[in-house]
This record gives sequence, C-alpha cells and structure tokens, in this order.
Amino acid sequence: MPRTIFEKPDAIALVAEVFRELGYEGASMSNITARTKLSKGSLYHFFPGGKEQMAAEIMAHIDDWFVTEMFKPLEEGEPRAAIRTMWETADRYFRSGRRICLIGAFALDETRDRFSNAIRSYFQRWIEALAGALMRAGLVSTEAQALAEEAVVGIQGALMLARALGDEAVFCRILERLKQRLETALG
Amino acid sequence: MPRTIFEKPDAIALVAEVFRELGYEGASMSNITARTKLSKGSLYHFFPGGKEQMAAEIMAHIDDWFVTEMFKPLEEGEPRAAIRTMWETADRYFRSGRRICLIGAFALDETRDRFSNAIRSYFQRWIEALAGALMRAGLVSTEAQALAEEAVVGIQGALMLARALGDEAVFCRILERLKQRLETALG
DNA sequence: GATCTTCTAAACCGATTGGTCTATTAAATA
DNA sequence: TATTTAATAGACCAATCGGTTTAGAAGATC
Repeated sequence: MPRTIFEKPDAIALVAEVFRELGYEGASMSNITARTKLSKGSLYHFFPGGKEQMAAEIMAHIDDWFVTEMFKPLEEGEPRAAIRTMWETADRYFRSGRRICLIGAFALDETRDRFSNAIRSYFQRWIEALAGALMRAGLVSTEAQALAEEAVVGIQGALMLARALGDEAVFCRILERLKQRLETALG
Repeated sequence: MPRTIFEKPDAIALVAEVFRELGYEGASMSNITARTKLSKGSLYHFFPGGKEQMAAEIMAHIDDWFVTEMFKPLEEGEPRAAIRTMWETADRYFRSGRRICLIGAFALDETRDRFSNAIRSYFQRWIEALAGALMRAGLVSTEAQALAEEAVVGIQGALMLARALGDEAVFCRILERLKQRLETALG
C-alpha cells in the first residue's frame, strides 16, 4: 500500500484550511482526515493534543506570519511605505476576499474562550503596530489609534461581507476605500 | 414531575441565544436542551426539521425584526431621522457589542452554504435600505452605496473586534465614529 | 367529566464523535 | 546489514451526536 509522507508544516497548512472552511466545531477528525489525506495516526503523531493543539499551533503559525510580513514592517520600517505594503499583504493573504480570517472567525463563537489570549493579542498587536506607524508618519496618538482600529475593523468586516454576499469584489472595493482614507489623513 | 410550558416564540429566542454563543455546529442538541431547559420532545415538537429548521426560523425571525425596526424606517421614513435611529437600533440590538450578529457568524463557516440565500438577502437589504436613505437625503448613488457598505462592514467588524478583544467599549467607539462620518457626508 | 389536542419527558436508536492503539513501512544510523 | 527511529494506516473504543418514539401530563372543548 502506497504511503504519502507529510511534514509538520504541510500538516499545519492543510489542517488550517479545513478549520477555515468548517470552523473549529465543524471540523471533525474524519472531515480533517478526508480533506487533508492525513491519517489519524499522522495527525495524532504531529498533534498529540488533538484538535485543540492543532488549532493552537495553526493560530501561532498565522500569528508568526503576520508578525514577520506585516507587524514588524509596520513597527520598524519606514511608516508610509509599510502602511502601503500592508494593504497589499492583506489582499494577498486573504486572497482578495476569498479566504477568511481564521482568528476572527474563532473570536465569534465559544472557540474564543479556548484561545482568548491568542485572539486578543493578534488583534491588539495589529492595531498597535498600525497606530504606531501612523504616529511615526505624523499623526497624533488619538487619531492614529482611531484610524488603526477602523482599518482592522474594516478588513474584518469586509471579509465577512464578501462571504455573506458571495462577492469578492466588495472586499477589494472596501480595502481600496480604507487605504484612501488613511492616505488622506496622512496628507 | 413538574413541567414547564413554553411557547414557540420563547423557544425561538432561547435557541437563538445558544446558536449565538456556540455557533451552528457547536450547538449540539444536548447543549440546546441543557441551556434552554426545553426537552428534546419540545424542541422536535416545535421544530420537526431539527437543527436546520431551528436555524432557519431563527434567521427568519431576526430578519423580520430588522425589517420592521430598521429597514422599513430607512426605506420609508424621513431619511436623516431614520439613519440617526439606525445607530441606536444597532446599539440596542447588539447590546453595545456584547451580542454578536448570528447571521454574520453563520456567513463565516460552511453554515453559509446551508443558508446562503437568507444570509445574502439580509445584508443586501440592509445596505440597499441605508444607501436608499442616503440618496433621498441628497447623496449621489455611488457615494451613498459606498457609505452604506462601509457602515454595515464597520458594524460587523466592530462586533468581531469587541469580542476578540473582550472589550465592548471598542464597539461603541467605532459606532460613534461611523455615525459621525455619515453625518459629515450628509453635511 | 369524557375526549381530544397540545406539549413535555426521557428512553432509545444507529451513526459519528474525538481519541487510542497496534501493526507496519520507510528511512536513518550503526 | 542489523537496528532504531519517525511516520502512516486504519481498526477500535467509549461517549456523544442528531433524531425517533413512546408514554403521559396539562388545557381546551364538548
């Protein structure tokens, strides 16, 4: 019988897509094995802690990605360029609205209670990184904070609306508008 | 053995809260019976179609509420007053950010596929009602459409962020800012 | 007060759940 | 080549799943 060999990073990415499509409760072990082609043996080899460990490692992986690709540039790079890049990074990561934010989705049901720290710190860091960049670009603290909140809220809302309407175009449209508002505020 | 008698409207409201907290997949029948105190007999008496019928009737009930309390006023009432009232209605319905939008939450996982029509038309009508009111208040079509999308997206994003951060204040803050933007646009 | 309908309680069903375990395979090390 | 280690496949488990059914209590109608 032929065997397929997976490595853990592959397993994380594959399982992540299943959680993204079905949600934490909706993703059963048989669903996961069926969609990823990973057997239960493999899954429990990589994740002895079961579903909860899978979700925790997936969230940590997502967080790492955002830290290196978006938060660090916002925190350390030239602010205006980093902000401009942020919109492209978001559009690329969320596949122009065809892919939802798993961490946001987890925030909406009782899954939040299991992972409240990871969820909170992801959004906190995003908002703070963006607000920091806006301040370094010349805005006062209160306005920077408000605009940063608004941008993150807008992205999350746009992802939801795109899925609700079954229309990805709305995501790009709103992203563009949010981008314009930030650039207007920066003058 | 003492019996508690429920009526269907009570059942709908009780089950709705369970779906809101646990999501569609997370809400098992035993969860629902435990939290609502309705026995399985009662639940299947009111909803012979099981969980799917419960969710469908709950969404219809929510939709009805929004139609009479928010969409109709926007569509038929004096536009500026209706828009002003909309923010209060949203704040009241979502309990200042402590209660999420069930229809939005359903949109994010595969539950969407079961109820895609109801989900799409809820958001479509909300946006169209608001855009219509903005036009009757004097805005041109394109700007009205854009601002309406932005408002609905903002409310949904704010609900998610409030839960993600465990901080309801952020909901009220963003709602206020969205309201200001609309009033500024209306001059 | 007998009858009928509405509603509740809970035992019960097969299917599925998350999770465990064993056997086996492929590769790495010796 | 012998041994060990890392990884996969899938049978298996008790518990729970969504759903059905039966029995009977509470109200309404007559």
